[in-house]
Amino acid sequence: MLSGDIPPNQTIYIKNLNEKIKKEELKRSLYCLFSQYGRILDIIALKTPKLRGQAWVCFSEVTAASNAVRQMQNFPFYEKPMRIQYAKSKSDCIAKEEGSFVPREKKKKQEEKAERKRHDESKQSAVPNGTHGASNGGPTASFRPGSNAQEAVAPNNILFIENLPYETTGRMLEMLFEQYPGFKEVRLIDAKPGIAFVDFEDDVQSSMAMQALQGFKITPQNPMSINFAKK
DNA sequence: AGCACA
Repeated sequence: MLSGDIPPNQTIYIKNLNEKIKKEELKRSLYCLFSQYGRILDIIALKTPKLRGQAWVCFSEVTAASNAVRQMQNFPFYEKPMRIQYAKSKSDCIAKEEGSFVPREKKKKQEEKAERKRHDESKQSAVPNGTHGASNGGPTASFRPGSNAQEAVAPNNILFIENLPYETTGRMLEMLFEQYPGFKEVRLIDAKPGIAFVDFEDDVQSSMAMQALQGFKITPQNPMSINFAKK
């Protein structure tokens, strides 16, 4: 029960973040780190006394959030292990996508009950958890099965590059990757053209480079596919 | 420790 009994949510709640990191940098780094699990809709981070050291990352799919909670649990990020849970409530950006967003005023916690009662009088009967109710013709989320179905590999300071054109040289890859902090070296595999390993000092830095260069085309036919190397 | 949407 370590992570509590919070039900799955598209948004993850992260705490124990390094409070010295500036908000904008923190968001950028979180984006780099977590976009490997799926499309990120929004990241919320506030530096108020009550909310510093915490952040919310909103994904377009619950499965992405689930993978992130598991894979990145205790990941050392700016020298502090991240503590990750599902968020306790639905993010505004998600509600907006579903068309169920109601701007909050001075509402308290009974908002849901009160609202539900009111709506139920004019609509149909109670939906147990209000999971789906948006029948207002709003844009429906389009599911893309398989687009994120890739096996999630645990973060690693070594990147595994695939789909390189055969003529790729080590020097070419160096020029691409050495611009990112923490770069150490490129290793081409003579016996296996088309793939390479790139070493970084740590997994945060490798994540940054991965995010930045994901899909980079050395030739138009060869968007590079970057993943963490398997241990 | 701390669950928001500047």
